[in-house]
Amino acid sequence: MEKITLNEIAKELKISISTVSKALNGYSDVSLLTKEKVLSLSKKLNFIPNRQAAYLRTKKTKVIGVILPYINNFFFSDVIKGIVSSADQNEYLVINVQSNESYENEKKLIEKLLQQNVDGIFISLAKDTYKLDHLEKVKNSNTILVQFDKISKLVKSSKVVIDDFKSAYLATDHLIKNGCKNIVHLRGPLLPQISIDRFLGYKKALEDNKIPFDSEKVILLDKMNDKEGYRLMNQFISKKIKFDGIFSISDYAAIGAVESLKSNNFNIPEDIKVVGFGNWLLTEKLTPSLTTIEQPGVLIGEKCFELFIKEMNAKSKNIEFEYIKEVVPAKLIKRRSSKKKI
Amino acid sequence: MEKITLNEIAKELKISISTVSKALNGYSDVSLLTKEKVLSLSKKLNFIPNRQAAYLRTKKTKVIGVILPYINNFFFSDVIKGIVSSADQNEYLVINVQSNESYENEKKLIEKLLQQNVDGIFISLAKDTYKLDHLEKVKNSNTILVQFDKISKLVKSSKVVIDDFKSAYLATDHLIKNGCKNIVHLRGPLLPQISIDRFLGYKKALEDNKIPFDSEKVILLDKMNDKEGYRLMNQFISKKIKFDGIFSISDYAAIGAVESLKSNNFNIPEDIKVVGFGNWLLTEKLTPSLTTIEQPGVLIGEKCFELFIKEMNAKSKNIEFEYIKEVVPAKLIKRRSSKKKI
DNA sequence: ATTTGTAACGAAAACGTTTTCGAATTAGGA
DNA sequence: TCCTAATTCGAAAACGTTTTCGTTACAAAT
Repeated sequence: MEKITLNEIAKELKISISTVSKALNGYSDVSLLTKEKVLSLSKKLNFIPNRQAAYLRTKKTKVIGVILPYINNFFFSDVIKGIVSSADQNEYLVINVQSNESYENEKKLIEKLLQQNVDGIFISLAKDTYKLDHLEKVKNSNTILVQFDKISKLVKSSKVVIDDFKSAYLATDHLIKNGCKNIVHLRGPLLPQISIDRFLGYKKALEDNKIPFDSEKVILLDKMNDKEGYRLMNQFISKKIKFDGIFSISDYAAIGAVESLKSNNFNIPEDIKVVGFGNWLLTEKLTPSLTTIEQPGVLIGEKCFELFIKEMNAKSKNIEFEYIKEVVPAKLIKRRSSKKKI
Repeated sequence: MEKITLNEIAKELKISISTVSKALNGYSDVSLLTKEKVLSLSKKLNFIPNRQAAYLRTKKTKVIGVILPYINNFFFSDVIKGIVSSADQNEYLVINVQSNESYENEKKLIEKLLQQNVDGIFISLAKDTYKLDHLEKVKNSNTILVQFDKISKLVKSSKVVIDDFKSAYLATDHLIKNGCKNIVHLRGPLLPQISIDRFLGYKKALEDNKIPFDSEKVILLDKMNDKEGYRLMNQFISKKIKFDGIFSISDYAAIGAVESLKSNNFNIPEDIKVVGFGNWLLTEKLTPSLTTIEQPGVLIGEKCFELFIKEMNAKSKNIEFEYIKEVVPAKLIKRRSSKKKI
């Protein structure tokens, strides 16, 4: 059961390896006759070209690597789908790895991906990533870097994000327009630009509507899940601070907050209106259905690949490439959890 | 910005490439002194070993490929997480691809993965896969094959599944014990063993409880989503057939069915009790919370990798390997949607 | 003094491609 | 018939490793 190589085909047809290779790769300096012979024999022998060997000459693996905090998160798995679909159409394969929100892991994984000579690395940074030497290493190794979602402004590369500031603004403004005057913000970790921008959007909406900002109404989430939302909301309620709306940086945390509200006998949306972030699957099936911000993961993944291919083409043609920052539009999904009284 | 290779290190230290390679790979026939020199210099020069070149000699890529119908499905993204986590711990990387439930895609993707010389391929078959030549090809190419979830009995390989028959039996029996006498079954496509087994489990539970089987109460789903569940349930209700319970092969379809029931003024669980399958995220947050069968995706992924590594070790030691079929235990998650009257 | 053993290293082949460049053959044109 | 041009092919180098096997040098043992 030995593997078939160009050599076997060449021997059988009594021609050279070079000619076989050319025939298979559509070179013009091989006659139609021999081309057909090669093609039919390689099919018959079930020849499988060896990508690693090809790499050694071409320096292209046709593989990209994707690093994200959690691989089975609703949003990220959508992003992966987008990347994998686009990659597939362009004859690329993709290696997925997860950082578990750790800078150290990120560093190790980048090392591994570089050893694999991937043609590009797509990354959404871990929440605690503060050093960026590992990203510089990617660029130094001449590998194309694309940042998405949790990006760093300090590293030059193509980027794909949603308009976090505007999204948060829309969400908060929507709550105000629907009658809220005291809006709690469940915010994300301090480092990521993403949670900063959302916080600033929230703040600006308050300001534009002449509602005073109150730092006591900003709750810092470390983990973005239901338990954390539930716990911190319970804690907040016990402080007896008056409030009538919640804008959460995450759907999952919002759901936890809603559970807390319910168990404290608040009615939603009558007493408290809630807006989440992400438009996760089944949030529209909840009672009440959850108003939220759409985060189009699949689209984001596709855009990442698009920018990668653009840079790749520029690189192969040796022309200058201007980094692109793609901002996908923010969209508010209005549902029952924030409905105005009628 | 040339890439550092063994050659550069060797030249700088005035030793041979062989010695450098040995030093980096922990061979014993290199003195402690030179080993240290090599290690420190390779760190200083930021040497990145080239996996493709290494492959050419070792015939190991330390990469595995995973093929599944949809990459962003809740269950599958959990499986991926399990695989990627285990792989990471064992210094492997994983390439994820999706078949979109198509045999033709599966075939193409296997081809691509074989070209990449992955050390193993894990697959959950597409619902319309009827030919199995592509799986045989994997085995012929001496690549380790692991099947999970939607497997084929006809292809010999290690396998990881949950006990579908028992799960369905448990679900159906639970409905009966809670008072249901006329149970509708939303079943999956005809081909996959998985939907056959669940159907048989349903049937057996009826039989053991002396409830006559009625083929009119079996509804065939083509797509397993809410819209399909909603549509087919509406259709069924219009037939005016008496029923008091539903066992769905999928949570998502069950949710659609529940919506249909609600809009037809049925109360759940009072009039109709419902059990889903999968324990998807947020199914416990629905109203009513959904009784379902746990499908431990992460665990399944981990088991897949475990079996792969076992076979890999056996192979490298040239010892016979007995294929293993791992059946992870079925578990019923009781929630409100199937609650007995009290 | 001779043999034996051991530690440390290097030469070189091999893995399977791609691609350049020159050679050979053929056809065409004068 | 001869020259030129086009067509088709092959030799060979190169990519960056791993690993076998041989060589050298020196210590230890007899």
